[in-house]
Amino acid sequence: MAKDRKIDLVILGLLFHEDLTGYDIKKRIDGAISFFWKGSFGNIYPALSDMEKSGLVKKRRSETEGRREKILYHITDKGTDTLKDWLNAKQATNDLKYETLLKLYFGGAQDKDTALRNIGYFEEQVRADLAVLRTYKETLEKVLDRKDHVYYYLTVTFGIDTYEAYLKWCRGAKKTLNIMC
Amino acid sequence: MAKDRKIDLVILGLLFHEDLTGYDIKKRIDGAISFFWKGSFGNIYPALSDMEKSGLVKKRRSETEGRREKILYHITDKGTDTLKDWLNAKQATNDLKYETLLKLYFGGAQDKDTALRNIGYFEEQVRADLAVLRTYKETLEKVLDRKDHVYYYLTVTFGIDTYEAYLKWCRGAKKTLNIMC
DNA sequence: CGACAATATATCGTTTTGATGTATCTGTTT
DNA sequence: AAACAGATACATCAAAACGATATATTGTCG
Repeated sequence: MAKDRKIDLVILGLLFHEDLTGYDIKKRIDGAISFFWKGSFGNIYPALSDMEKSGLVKKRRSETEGRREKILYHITDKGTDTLKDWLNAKQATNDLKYETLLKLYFGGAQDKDTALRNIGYFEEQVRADLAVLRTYKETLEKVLDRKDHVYYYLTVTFGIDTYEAYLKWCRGAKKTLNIMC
Repeated sequence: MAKDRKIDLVILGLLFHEDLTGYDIKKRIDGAISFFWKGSFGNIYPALSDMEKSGLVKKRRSETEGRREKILYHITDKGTDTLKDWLNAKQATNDLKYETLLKLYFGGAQDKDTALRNIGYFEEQVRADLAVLRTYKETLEKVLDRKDHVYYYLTVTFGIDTYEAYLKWCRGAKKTLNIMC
């Protein structure tokens, strides 16, 4: 136990490419990654200091004379091994928490219009997210010659494909509700 | 704060239809709901006793002479109001945690075959879940005359539609990886 | 130069997760 | 009727995640 902390792998994955501060890590997670994983200061900073103690990362003070010192983190060989072991492992948990579907499931406690409204809110959100994902896709398409970018690209197309499926479902669900309820 | 506990709403939603024990609630959540929300004894039992204190649910001892007493929970008027207020509120958090996509995103730290293998594992899992969802759908289609079942049905079709999109994406992603990496 | 946003680190209370512990009840087999 | 497996039922705990907040510095723009 105490080895199940998923945020560790997110951090190691990011540090594999470049040295980062805790704040940088949060920003990276808030970008394209946030569509399939989230992080907060409340778990990033504790994870960094734990991983430093167990030798997965090392601190590197930035040498910016005059200005305040930042704590840059750097991945160690041990950290790289941990990252690769995780990538090689079969185990992968895909956990979903759709409050929208929860509300729909219990929709019988209210009227049809409430359910329709909630589907509408969801649709709104999906459309907005989809627009962001599409700009990510366009940007990435221009730089697919770099291997890493292919991996990023695939996670973006995953988002686009599923979000498009959501929108299609929304149309059908509204129709079904209007006919059946 | 201390009002953001989502498990409360899941429990209230279930109790709206019938009185249940904590154990029953866990079983219900492990069924069709588990595709979009999860629960554990570790949050169900504390939630039940907190909600009893704040008057959202009431204990009802089962009168089964001889046998062990079960603690059945019953929703109160206050609990029903809380449930309806939540259904009427716009706010709905849809949180995804795809370890599969996380591994894919950081795939550059390993070779193409590892990424392909991980997509394969995901595909396997999705196929299995899809089969379960399809039997749910068939069962529900026979009883769509009851209003509640329409709501259950829609959450199931959501699952089927998105899982089918996943499978389509898997095929495309494997092709892209083989061409580009 | 004063106001305000962004950077940067850190902590705190609440909630969730996942595993485990304990005991009882039920159905089946011999 | 005894033995046993497996389901039922309630409960707790450590670890992890979440979300908000505190604090201070640096950058920028009118």
